[in-house]
Amino acid sequence: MPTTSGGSPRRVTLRDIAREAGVSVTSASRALHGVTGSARAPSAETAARVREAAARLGYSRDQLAGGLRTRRSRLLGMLVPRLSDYVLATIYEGVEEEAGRAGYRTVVANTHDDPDEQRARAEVMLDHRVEGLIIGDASPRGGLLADLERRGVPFVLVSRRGGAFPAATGDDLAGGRAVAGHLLDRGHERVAVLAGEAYASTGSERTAGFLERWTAAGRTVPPDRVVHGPFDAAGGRRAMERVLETPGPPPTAVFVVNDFAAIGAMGALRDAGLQVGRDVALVGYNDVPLSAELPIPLSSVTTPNLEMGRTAVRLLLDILEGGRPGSVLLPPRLRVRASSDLGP
Amino acid sequence: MPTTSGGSPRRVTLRDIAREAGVSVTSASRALHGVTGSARAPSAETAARVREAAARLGYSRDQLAGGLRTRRSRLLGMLVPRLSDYVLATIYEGVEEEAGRAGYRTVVANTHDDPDEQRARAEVMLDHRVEGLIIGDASPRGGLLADLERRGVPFVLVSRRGGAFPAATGDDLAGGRAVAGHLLDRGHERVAVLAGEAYASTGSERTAGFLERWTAAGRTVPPDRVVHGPFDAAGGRRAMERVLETPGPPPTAVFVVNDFAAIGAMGALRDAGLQVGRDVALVGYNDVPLSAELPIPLSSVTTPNLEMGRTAVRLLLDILEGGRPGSVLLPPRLRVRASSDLGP
DNA sequence: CGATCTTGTACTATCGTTTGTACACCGTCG
DNA sequence: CGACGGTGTACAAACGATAGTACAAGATCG
Repeated sequence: MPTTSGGSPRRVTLRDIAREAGVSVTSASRALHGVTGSARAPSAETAARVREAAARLGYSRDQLAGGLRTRRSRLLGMLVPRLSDYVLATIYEGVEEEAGRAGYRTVVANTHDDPDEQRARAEVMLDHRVEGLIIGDASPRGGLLADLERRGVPFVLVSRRGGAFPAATGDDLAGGRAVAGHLLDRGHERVAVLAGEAYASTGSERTAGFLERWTAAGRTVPPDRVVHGPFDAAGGRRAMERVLETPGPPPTAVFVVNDFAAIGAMGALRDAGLQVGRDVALVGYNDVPLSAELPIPLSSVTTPNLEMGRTAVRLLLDILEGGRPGSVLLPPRLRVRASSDLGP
Repeated sequence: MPTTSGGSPRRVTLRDIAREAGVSVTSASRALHGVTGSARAPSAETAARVREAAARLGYSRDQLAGGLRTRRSRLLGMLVPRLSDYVLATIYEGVEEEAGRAGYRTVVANTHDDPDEQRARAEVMLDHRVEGLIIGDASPRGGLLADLERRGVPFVLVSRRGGAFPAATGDDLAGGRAVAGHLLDRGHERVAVLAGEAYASTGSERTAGFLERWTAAGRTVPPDRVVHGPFDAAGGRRAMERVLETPGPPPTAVFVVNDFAAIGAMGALRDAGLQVGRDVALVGYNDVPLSAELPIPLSSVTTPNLEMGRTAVRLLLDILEGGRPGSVLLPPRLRVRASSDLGP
């Protein structure tokens, strides 16, 4: 549009364009949006005149003022542990995209997995009258979810699940099982699991799925070889170091529930004189784009992050329309690369 | 607060708490916020009664309605190429943090470096009456910035700079020079630069700084060894492959203007039988947490991302208060690690 | 040709909050 | 003891948009 008025600070309002077009504010409003069922629609001629005036003056609807009257903010809020986490950022991209398609805007906030921050951020979003929340940092701690439910706030979970709340997640149990199957295939017996933060269902379910399949095959994992820690490179390195300090020969295979942590683990293994892909098999999770491009490409489990975000929005919109959707589990897919394509 | 009313969909309004406290809506408003200069303030007793009622009913101010009257949305908008880029996500964390400290909320949108998306996203934000914009995807294409300036929209740039607009960026020229200095120190002569996207000032200034220092030392870089491409692992791999296809012996040192691209380049070098840190020196940029934890720790230039975001907000707030701040260049810092701690 | 219907327009109230101003009440002082 | 200043409160009008409804003009029918 080649429009735009002068550089005045005041925005063009519906009243301005009504005056310009020589009609009432009502008609202007109905000409531009309106047509709400029983409402009298303006004539085609009037509508055209209004639209022309709107274009000439560079009108744009004040979302806030309209929302006040209609009681619809068309805003969705999302809570994430931190946006600098690639996986959550990608999920948010899916959220933004799908919400936009449905005419909604989104806001997002970092909570750093801190229950107080979660609560505070959610409260701020509700003060802004978001119509629903997408929770990407669900955790058993804090009790926020139960509170939201009691207050009747529409929300869905994404990435992590918890309780019986509707959630859009990857099938982390299945992913864990697939990794176990792959390592059993290659004949490994001594394995370690870097299990992530205990409060996140992602890590714990990937671990549970792995252990389930592993023990079903008659093998065991010593408790000191299932280590928890942060989902980042430094956390993975430390967890790996702790495993290497345990008594007995080192594992021949390691499952890390997060790719960044897996990369940190690579460093620790190298420092211990073990070469990934030759002395030890390594499998990560999430298949971030980086993993395939590493000098030693990392085996990983692809999670459909964008689709997870889109699905979460669809679930939430369903709830907003009065539905009671169930959870959605999206299938993961193991990609075997050089880091684990070997036997013990 | 142990408050919260029932699970009714309607929120508690100022009118409710006024009725509850037995005062007018005016007094309720003034008791809770008010004290605006000449305004008559309610008595301490009334104020206490109102506050008590508000707490009991679980009142929270409707930001939108209030903003409508006061003409202040207390909202800042930020445009980024994509939030799944670690660097921009971290900058946004700084933005969110500093804005929150000043009582502002933020919204963010992905533009994928597409001029049409940039414009559309900015327009949506302005419809939501953001008070100012933080542009993290500035580029000479599209002319959005000039338009915004003409329309009197307050904005600042971050991460990338452009034109004479106020910006909070790292000193990319200095960073590039530092890398060149380091590689000159180690005695390298055959060097390549993976320069990132041509439209981003970050990459082009890092490259320019590097070449400036390099040529000042009497050395040259053949044009076909300065290669542009995306700032991610796959882009870095492809760019590196193109360099390796050029005639002549391979470079003994490579400067990549982005860490993720540098990791992709590592893969390409390995495939070509060159070991980083032994056969070839590699230096990245941004010093993402991963870089120090890689099996071969990557030399990189630390950029103060959080601080960049915070600074951008401070500049914008300054503008909103009528100031005309200049740009801020934050100092980078080279961290030499195993990937480049060697001579040719 | 008058009554009814259709169609298009404008008036008015409203969303929840803030703010200018009118007003009532108190004590104080001349 | 009446006028006056100060103080606290409530009324009413906004902010910009929308929805219900009243009303006027033209079209249609018996």
